[in-house]
Amino acid sequence: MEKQLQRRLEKGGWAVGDAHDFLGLSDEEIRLIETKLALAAGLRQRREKLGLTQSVFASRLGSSQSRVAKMEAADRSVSLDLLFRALFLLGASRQDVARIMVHGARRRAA
Amino acid sequence: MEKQLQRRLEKGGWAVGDAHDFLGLSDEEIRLIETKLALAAGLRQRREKLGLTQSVFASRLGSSQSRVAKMEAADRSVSLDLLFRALFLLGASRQDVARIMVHGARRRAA
DNA sequence: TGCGCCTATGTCATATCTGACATAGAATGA
DNA sequence: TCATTCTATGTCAGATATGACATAGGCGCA
Repeated sequence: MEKQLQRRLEKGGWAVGDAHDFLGLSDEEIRLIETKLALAAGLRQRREKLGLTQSVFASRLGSSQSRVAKMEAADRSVSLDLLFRALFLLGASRQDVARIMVHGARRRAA
Repeated sequence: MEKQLQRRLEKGGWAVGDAHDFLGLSDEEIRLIETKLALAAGLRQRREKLGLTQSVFASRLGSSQSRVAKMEAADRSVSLDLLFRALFLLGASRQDVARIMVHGARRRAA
């Protein structure tokens, strides 16, 4: 898990140069990052299941394709607020989002 | 539920003048606001259970008493990121936060 | 009454996020 | 090969959130 997490973190632009820095993150920081990664994966899964392109979804969200890409990459420039709004816009309930933030994209919609 | 929600929204400074405006909110907006209200209530409950004052907790969070007050009031100026970080700092797990965001402060910690 | 202690609310400079744009990469089909 | 479609990444001006501060309100206690 940690290896994969670290790779995804680096890809997302997080300041996680090596294992030392990685381990330097506090528990809260790690929990927050894991939460965002789970939501990002859930967002992508939901969008794809609905057959929407990033561009189409972006216009519905009142945003841009590039930002949707960053959302799904859990880029450090995207907030939880934006991820939540995006998921809600795709029809997710609070329960759905709660499940996603715990289990990521593994679990299917209820 | 809606009456109480509206009162709390107005208190929090949300632009919810009357029932018409209230009903004018989109589903996504309502879900986001409800989520924040639930997290705010859960945060207060957790902090009080730990016997911390807003000031003490604020310093641990690297923030200020006034911002903690706004968090617990679900003020429109507080982000989900801040609420999540605060809950994580109080020892909540992702599962805990997921429960809180769905059930508010009703349910006790696991 | 006055005095601590805790919480609420308003303001503001600064930090961070956001949408938009440009551009590049990847994949598909002709 | 070229064109088309979709996605990824970098940048930036403008929007929003943030910590800090001041100050007010509430509540218990002497």
